[in-house]
Amino acid sequence: MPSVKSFASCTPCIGRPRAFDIDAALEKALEVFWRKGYDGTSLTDLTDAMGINKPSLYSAFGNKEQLFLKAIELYESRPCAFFLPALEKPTAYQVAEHMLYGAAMNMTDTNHPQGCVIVHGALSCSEAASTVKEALLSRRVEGEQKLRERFKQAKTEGDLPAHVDPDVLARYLGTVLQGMAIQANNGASTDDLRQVAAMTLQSFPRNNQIA
Amino acid sequence: MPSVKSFASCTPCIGRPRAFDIDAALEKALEVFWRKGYDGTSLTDLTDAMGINKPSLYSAFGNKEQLFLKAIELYESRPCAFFLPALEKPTAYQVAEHMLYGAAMNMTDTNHPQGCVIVHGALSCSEAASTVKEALLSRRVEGEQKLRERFKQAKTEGDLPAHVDPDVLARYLGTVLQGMAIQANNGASTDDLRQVAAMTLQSFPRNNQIA
DNA sequence: GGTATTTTATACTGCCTGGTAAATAATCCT
DNA sequence: AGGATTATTTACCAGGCAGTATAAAATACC
Repeated sequence: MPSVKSFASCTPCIGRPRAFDIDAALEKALEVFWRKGYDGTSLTDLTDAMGINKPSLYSAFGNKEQLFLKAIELYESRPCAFFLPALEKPTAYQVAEHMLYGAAMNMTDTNHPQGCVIVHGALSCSEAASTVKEALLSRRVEGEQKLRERFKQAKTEGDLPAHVDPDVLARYLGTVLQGMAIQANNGASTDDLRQVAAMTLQSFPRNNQIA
Repeated sequence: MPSVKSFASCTPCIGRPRAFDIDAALEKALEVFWRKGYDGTSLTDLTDAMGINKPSLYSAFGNKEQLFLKAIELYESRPCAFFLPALEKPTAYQVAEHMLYGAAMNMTDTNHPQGCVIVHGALSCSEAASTVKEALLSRRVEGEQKLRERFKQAKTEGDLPAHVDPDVLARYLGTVLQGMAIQANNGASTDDLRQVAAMTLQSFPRNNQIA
């Protein structure tokens, strides 16, 4: 098994050296897909943004579909991602808090397109996009599954009241987070979303505390 | 000004009669756009579903863009629409209640695609779709504006506690509703969404009552 | 320097896209 | 019956789509 140096593929030592930074190019591709969605993005959009031509794109990333999937992997592994780190917080309330405020911050960050590419990268789409649609859908569902498990754990730790259903709580939080992606796409500001986060947290159950 | 008999255009009395039902065809077009989004829908998708050929489509509806906009008008005017009727309810709480449960029912109705075409008909899309993207975006924003006004009215009627900000409440409810559209697209059931609705209502402010 | 290897640039493929021109068919009016 | 008007059908258009064949250029190895 060869050592993988770059995110997308290994850099060979012989032959003409690649003239572009493969990770920077993938970052550019992510931004285009994020803004235009899978169906709305053409190969010309991609090659223009990435600063390379089509044969380079195909040799480095396979094809449009594989490029999209690699861009999504990059999206999830970015340092600014908020989802997985929030799960590590000590209490259920703090998990929700960090996730909601992280989303408010991240989804309205003007350094990249607004919203969440996993939510609106391929929601309603052509048959040609069905593979990437399924990929995004399963990531959304898996995200909620992770929330569910985290809240189940919180209950066993006595961190959530007995009457609370972790399934419902996870689905509710997932719904608000996905709604925030649409809000950001609508042009909502960071503060707008922080208000939504605060309102959501108001009703979030905490043990030994007045909700 | 001629009397308009049909939703999309008037039926002339002279010349060869139209061989298809223009409203039924528009309904079919709506369903395709709803399922595939604007970018993901081709004219062939449309003519196949509508059972007509391209020149008939163009003479009856203008072009793809105008057909989409007419389909959205139809969507909003349908008898099963829940948004505007909910605004008529006597109290702010009941407005939210009817809207949330109406959304849970409507967005998971298996007689048509899941979710809401206004949310995911053209979220991330190509430049060619920018007009319809803006049209959908402004409908979402207007919907929230209507909520805001309704909740302002509720406050003057003493129907909401003094500390409640109608802007925040409207944005919060809008966020949950838009999130429910994604949930429905994810494959959530009616009951799943009803649980989200119930959880949202738990925190919804009511006067003279323990929240 | 020559050769193997890989990337680059250019040009091209077949296909599908949104949209239309032209001819034919079906109706109403006289 | 004949003319006017409108819808339908078929065939077509230019352009964009995703993807690729080919050949030149840039490196490493020997």
